[in-house]
Amino acid sequence: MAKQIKDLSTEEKIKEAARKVFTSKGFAAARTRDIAEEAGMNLALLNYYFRSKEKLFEIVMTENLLHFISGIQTLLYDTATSIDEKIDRLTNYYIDQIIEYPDLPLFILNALKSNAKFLKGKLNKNIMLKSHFMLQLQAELKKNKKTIKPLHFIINTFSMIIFPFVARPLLMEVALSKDAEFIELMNERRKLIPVWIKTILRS
Amino acid sequence: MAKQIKDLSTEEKIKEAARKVFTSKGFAAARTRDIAEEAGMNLALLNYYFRSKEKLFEIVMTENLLHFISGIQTLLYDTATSIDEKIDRLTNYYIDQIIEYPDLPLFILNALKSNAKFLKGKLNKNIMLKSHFMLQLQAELKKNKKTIKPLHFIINTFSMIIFPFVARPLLMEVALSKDAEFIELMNERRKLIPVWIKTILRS
DNA sequence: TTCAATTTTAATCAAATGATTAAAAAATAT
DNA sequence: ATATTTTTTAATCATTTGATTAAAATTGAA
Repeated sequence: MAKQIKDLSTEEKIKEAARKVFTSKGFAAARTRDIAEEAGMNLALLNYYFRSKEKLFEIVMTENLLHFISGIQTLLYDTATSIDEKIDRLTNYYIDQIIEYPDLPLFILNALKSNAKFLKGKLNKNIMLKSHFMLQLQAELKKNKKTIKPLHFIINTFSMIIFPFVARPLLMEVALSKDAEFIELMNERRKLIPVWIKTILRS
Repeated sequence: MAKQIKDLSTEEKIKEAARKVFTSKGFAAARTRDIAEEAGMNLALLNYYFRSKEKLFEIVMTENLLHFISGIQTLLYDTATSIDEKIDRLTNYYIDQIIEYPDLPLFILNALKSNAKFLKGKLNKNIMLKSHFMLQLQAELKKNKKTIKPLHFIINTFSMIIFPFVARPLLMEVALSKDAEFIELMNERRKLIPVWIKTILRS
């Protein structure tokens, strides 16, 4: 049926436009008219397909978050890769992802801060704690006679990967002058972060 | 003159209310009525003392940012402290600061992302690069025959300190269950982060 | 084709919101 | 004390913005 195809297409156009506008401006600053214009659609269609700005946001937000999380899941639950390989892959995968979707990290952090309600149950509390990576971390720490909680190293990895991107405007203001410098720095970190993480894990 | 005293007091009340509301909700979601109510003042006073919501935001934002930066400046430019001592102090100072003003980091990151215009000239490009800490870092790296840019280690330090706080809602969702656990984790990091930084600097 | 259902549009609504105004109140100076 | 200036208030404005509606256009079925 052409109907279904068109449905999906129109809905999807609005959703994509919403994703773009919400992600770059945040919920409050995004106007439904911005989204309609971005999608090249009549404003009323937004309320026809999605009930309200809130509903649309929840859908986009949930999809963004699940996309972000599923990347982690795939990498951290792979029983075929070593701990070192996981660290390498995680670093490169997330640097790639953030370069492709630079507004996503700050958007997710903001949305989670102000909108934790509708996400209840969407995220699995054990996604980190029950992962294969966590088991490998625990084994590694035990081998090195360290009593530090493995979660710290997961936090460190994500911190070193993500933070420089969300702090990019500050970095540009206080330490860098050209965009190319920033990108160069982040590409250096692809190799450096894994080395650092492995070092603090074992030294 | 009583006039000056009262001026400052009223202005300051509005500014404090604005700081609170802007910092917790962000610029777009903050309504001038929220700020007036928070300050216990008539809405019109906001436009009487400050010309507009934007102007008020710029003032609050600038003050927040300078407060944040001046903390760094004091610590990083102290020629009397060793590099290790600087790392210790920086870590503890910023963990203290963020526990006291938990909304500030995300607020600053957001504001810098969307509003870089009015800040031009307010931040010194060389605040990081010309600091005593940077000299000490360079010396330390040279001593250890490392060719990594010292800026990486500054980024790592701030990443490991600040990121877990801005990612707190995500952490609570995927790995922790009680606020106390989070605080415990962050307090463990007071000692851990300096050890990690010193390790990757020298190993 | 013809009819019914679905989708799209233009116009409009109602509430929210930043801002202004004119008058009242308070403070200060003479 | 009186007059002048400054500060505060209540009421109101104008615009923005999320949402609705009724009609038009399009699509699919009979």
